[in-house]
Amino acid sequence: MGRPTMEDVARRAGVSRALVSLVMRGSPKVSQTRRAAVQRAAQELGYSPHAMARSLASRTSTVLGVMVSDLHNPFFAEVIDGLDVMAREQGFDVIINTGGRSPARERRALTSLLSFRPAGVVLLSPVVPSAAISSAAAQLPVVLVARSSRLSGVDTVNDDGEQGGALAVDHLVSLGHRRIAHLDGGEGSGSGARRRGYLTAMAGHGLPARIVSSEYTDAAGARAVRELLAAGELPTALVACNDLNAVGAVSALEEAGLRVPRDVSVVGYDNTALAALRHVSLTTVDQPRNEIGRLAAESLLQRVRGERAHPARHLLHPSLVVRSTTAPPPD
Amino acid sequence: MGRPTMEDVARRAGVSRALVSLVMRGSPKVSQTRRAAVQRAAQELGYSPHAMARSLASRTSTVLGVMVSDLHNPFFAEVIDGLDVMAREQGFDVIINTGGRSPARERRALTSLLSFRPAGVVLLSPVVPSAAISSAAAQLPVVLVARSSRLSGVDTVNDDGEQGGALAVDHLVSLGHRRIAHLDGGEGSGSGARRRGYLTAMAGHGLPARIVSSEYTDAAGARAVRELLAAGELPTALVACNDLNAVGAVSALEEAGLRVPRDVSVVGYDNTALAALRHVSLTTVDQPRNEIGRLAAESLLQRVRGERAHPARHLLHPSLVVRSTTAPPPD
DNA sequence: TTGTAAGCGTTATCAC
DNA sequence: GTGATAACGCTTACAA
Repeated sequence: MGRPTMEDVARRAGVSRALVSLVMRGSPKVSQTRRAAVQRAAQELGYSPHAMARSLASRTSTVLGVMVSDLHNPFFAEVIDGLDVMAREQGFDVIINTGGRSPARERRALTSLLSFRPAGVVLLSPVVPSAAISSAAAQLPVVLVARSSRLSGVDTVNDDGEQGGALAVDHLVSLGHRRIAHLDGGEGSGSGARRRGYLTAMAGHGLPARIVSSEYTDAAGARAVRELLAAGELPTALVACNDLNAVGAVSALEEAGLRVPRDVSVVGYDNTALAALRHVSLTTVDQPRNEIGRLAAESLLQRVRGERAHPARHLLHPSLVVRSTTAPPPD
Repeated sequence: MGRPTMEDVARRAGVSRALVSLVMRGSPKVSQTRRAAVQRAAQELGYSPHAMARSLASRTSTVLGVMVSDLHNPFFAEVIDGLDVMAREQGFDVIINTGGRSPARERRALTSLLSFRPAGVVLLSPVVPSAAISSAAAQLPVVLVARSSRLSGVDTVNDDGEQGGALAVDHLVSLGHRRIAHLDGGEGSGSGARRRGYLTAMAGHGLPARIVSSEYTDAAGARAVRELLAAGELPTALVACNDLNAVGAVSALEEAGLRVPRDVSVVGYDNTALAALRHVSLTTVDQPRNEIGRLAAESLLQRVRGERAHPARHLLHPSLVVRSTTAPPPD
């Protein structure tokens, strides 16, 4: 006993399958009586349309596929929020997949997503090789978030990391800091832009740059600070590659008996929920995550509807959120 | 220019559609030569099977649907990790959906998931009314995670909150604490069990219970501590309803000039990544999240395969993770 | 306004 | 092994 089908509804309402189809899609050219009869029959049977059969028959899809490289990163949750709302507003369903940060699993996830023949897909910070992306783009509209690309078939939505890095530096300089180091994100996605922003801004202020190699984790942030301490080169301010790194840096500083922000100021990046905790209260650079999601959905839908053929390259403006980890330098 | 179909592959490989179908499904009764030819043709065309057509024709589904009430909660990310791995091992694809913590959106998300006619669904901490769940359960196997239910058609997987609450109390008592308060999670899912565990354990030790009503947020934890302070009733230890609440409590204590754990000990619940941060280093109760996910997938697959008809009720054992926020009471 | 019939891309059942 | 042919549940001309 499978779920009820359109045929069942038609029989019960005493009409043809085609008419039920019209009613289900809210067509205006159905008489009130028939419409009511069909709706009642559907109700009684607990019928709801079979999305796959529908898409197969209509050769169209109202599904947007989303592949997230890492479900653990709350950054993506907010991007998806924006994306989901926008997609639903436009009548599209969203299905999500995850690649678990591994290229191999991500590849499988992408294949799996494509097997549903969605109208388009958005890839959140994918780590698959570029070739996999371009082969997907040959089949359907693709939007890349938090990863740049020069592929002509692909739209991209990114935060302007250069501007964000500069924002952090400018803030510290305006507080009076002159010795400002950058805890670098290394291979991490987007870290290059943040570093460039830091370098450019430092140069612009005529200040000497100091880059400490690090990573996107709190342990790495703490390690970087200890290195600085050991070398006796502690600056008065730190621009961390992200919030996690910044929090690690703060705790290493405090363990060394220094006070933040009295002795050293620290700026994070991302404005995650972590930064907002009263216990942390981190000054940080905020990315418009919701907006990123909305823009990704919008871009994708434009492509899906064939409203645009040339690639769109969105670069969003970050903003600074000042909390309690920055202050003028000592003396 | 539609995506390539099985027909295209067949033509290019010079074989029939049926043969391509066999190859795609890895049937053993295909000659090596033909198999290779088909695979090459598929490769060249960038062909991958159409999941919906397949499922429609075979009257079966290899898709597991997952509805997450809140994508922002990292707890679910780990549950999904376990679930995803297990499902893929068994040859099932996983598609995820989110309800954004709102019953209305969640309802739509559930309907949307069901429209794909998945083999089964797992609902992660759903907030939809019980009726919606039972009507879904009438159509396909349903597993509930982090929400209990007496519905006969659904399996449940939960952490034993009573045991967890007791674990926290026992730990504090063994350190010598006698005045231990509970910061209650109120309406939050699972908070009832945690509270009962606290109450039972306190009674077991012959200690007076003290419950402070609170919520699953850091602001609520801080507020609860301030109330305790204002009433002049600060105990020597706090059992918080979750990690976020605990962190809020810690910061309020520190703002009041008290030291954790020297003056007051605090225990969280969930062992989120937040608790593990060196800057936080919270003693907390850990739930086996991965295991929860695996079990959910396993339960669902048993139902899908018709291996079991009666409902399964899994209750997993939490464990205590001791970090730096607990110590013997002063004096 | 309603019904008929021909697909959509795949699997499944048989003969060959 | 291989190849027709009939489903699967639905949409969509086209007819009525």
